[in-house]
Amino acid sequence: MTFRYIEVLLDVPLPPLDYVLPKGESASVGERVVVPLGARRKDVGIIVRVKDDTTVPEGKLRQAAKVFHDIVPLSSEWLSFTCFAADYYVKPWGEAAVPALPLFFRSTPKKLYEKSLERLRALHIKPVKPIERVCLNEEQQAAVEAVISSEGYASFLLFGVTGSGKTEVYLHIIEQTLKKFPQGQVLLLVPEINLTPQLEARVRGRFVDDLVVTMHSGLTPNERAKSWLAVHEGRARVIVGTRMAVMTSFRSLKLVIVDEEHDQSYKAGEGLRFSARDLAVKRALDNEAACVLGSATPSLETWAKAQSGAYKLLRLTHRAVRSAALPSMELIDVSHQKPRVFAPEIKQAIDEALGRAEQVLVFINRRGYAPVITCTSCGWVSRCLHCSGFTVFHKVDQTLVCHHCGSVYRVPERCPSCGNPEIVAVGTGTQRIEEGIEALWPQARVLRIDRDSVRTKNAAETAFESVHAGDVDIIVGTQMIAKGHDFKRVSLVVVLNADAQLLSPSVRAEEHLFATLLQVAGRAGRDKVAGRVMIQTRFPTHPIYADMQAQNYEGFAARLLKDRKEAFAPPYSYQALLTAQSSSLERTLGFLRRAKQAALALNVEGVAVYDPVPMTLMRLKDAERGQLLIESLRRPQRQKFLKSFDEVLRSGFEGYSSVSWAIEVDPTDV
DNA sequence: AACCGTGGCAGT
DNA sequence: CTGCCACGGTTG
Repeated sequence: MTFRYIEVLLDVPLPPLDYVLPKGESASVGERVVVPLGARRKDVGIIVRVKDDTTVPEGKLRQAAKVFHDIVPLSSEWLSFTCFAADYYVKPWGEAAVPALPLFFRSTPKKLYEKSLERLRALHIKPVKPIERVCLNEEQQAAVEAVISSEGYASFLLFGVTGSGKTEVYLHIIEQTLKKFPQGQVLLLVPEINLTPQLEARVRGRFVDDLVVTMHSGLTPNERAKSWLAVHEGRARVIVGTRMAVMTSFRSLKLVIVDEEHDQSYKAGEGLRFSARDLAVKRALDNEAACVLGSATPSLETWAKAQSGAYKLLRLTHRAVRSAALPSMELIDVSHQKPRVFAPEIKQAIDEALGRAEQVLVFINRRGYAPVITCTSCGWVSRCLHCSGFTVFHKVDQTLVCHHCGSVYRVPERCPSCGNPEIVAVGTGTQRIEEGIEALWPQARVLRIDRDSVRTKNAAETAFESVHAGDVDIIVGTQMIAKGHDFKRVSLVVVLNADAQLLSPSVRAEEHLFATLLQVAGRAGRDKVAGRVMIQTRFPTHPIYADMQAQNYEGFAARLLKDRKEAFAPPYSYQALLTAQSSSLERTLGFLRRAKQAALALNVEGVAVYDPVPMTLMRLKDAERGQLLIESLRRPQRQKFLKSFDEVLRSGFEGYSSVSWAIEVDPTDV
């Protein structure tokens, strides 16, 4: 039996729109369709309902152009999942669902469409060498056992110190799951593309007989369509991907793993501003699948859930390699010393490590030569013309670079303000450290790894390979060197300038610093050589360092959670942020004041609305930005409020049409 | 979001 | 009178 009308999701801020089905054409929910929109658009949409009546007046209705019957319809699980995500993050369903499809499946078909589709299905598997690197220790075994023996939905926190072999646990769980469910699929989420090549190779090597695909922004549109289709049709058993992978359509999802679940990159910054970690849990729930969140430094949200029992806690307390112990952590107090690159103790430790032909890793979370240059006479500082930040001095190419918008400026010969020829670089970045090291240890082979030195994925791989091969003695780098790398010969890790993050105004600064420091510390002593970590600081008595030295995440988390509870802050409250921008700060803040009025007028109980404030980085790419914080002790109340608030905002405020805005749910940077 | 029509006012 | 753009309304 065929129906006359269909409801179609489109990538526009509107609810599903009604169309007439052409005579004789059949259509099912979950199929894609080409429909006319407005005067000249022809868009691909998704059918979410077929029906025999419509409330849309005759004159308004238009006919669908073509229904695709080329692939299996999108499942009701996928449709209700995208609907949930849209509601949760306060976006129209269409804007959440349609962009989640690869471009190939949401653009109007070109000539030779059928042929292209055929080619997408012809996914050839590159032969790989099977990997056998491994027995599990007792803790690992217990963790695998707990996950595998669970039935239906269950969430786990795999809380394992750095180097404890979390990946090996994942691989065993995946293996068992694929065995248990011959048609089942596994989703493995990873933070960044950087990490994917190594992990990808490891996963492929372990599951040579099953199709393993990847999903991340580095793929070409064609590759993305291939991976997506293989997962959608159930041919791929394992999908390794970044946050976008959580939106994929699965045939039979049986296991979800989120590696480094605390990582910031799981949060999408534009479009549907979702947390892939949170949606991963939801997908596991919907599919009655197991969900494993792994981290050495879990997010406070996840830790609180593990404490309450909502997630089952699985611990890995020691390092997997038998000879490897956790590194010792030393604080080097430089509060009474004159500023210099390395404190004497650190210099000596580097000497010793080099003497033993071991590798040294120097971590400083700031690229460039110096974060700012200044005039010695009048105090002028280098600023970006388009943002409210300083420009960073890059000595390598003699430029001033804005790290927010990418603008590049020439270094002035004299002060633009007073004409004084004496301009100096203030502060320290990776390039300056590299220079300092080359002066102190001219015989050592130094490699700098940051976004400037390794721009492409390939360059990054080459750089890390040379570290593994032992072609490098000292590595200087940013966050890039902290994540996941298994550096077997690194014995000493030096952390410079950790204090900078401690002084940051962000509520999460401490949490992030702890995670970063433990992660970078975890690069030391992973194999046969003993590990030593030295942190240079001017605030050695800060409580974060006591927990850090003891490698006491649990104590640290307990302290922070207590503070959060007393302050009614997340995870004990639920927040949302209205962000706005325009060409004038006054107009932006005027809009937000108006929005606050409207918010209060909604009169939703138990929802607090703060005052509008300029954002920390007030101007970005010539846009003047501000924000309004919303907070509630109960999630349903926040959601109820946001739904009405969004409606009011969409109807617009008179005189503020040039202000653009967005709602961010569960913001992490307030 | 993208597109249309409207109305105001600077301009060869 | 034309041309540009800011603004508001609509999309089925």
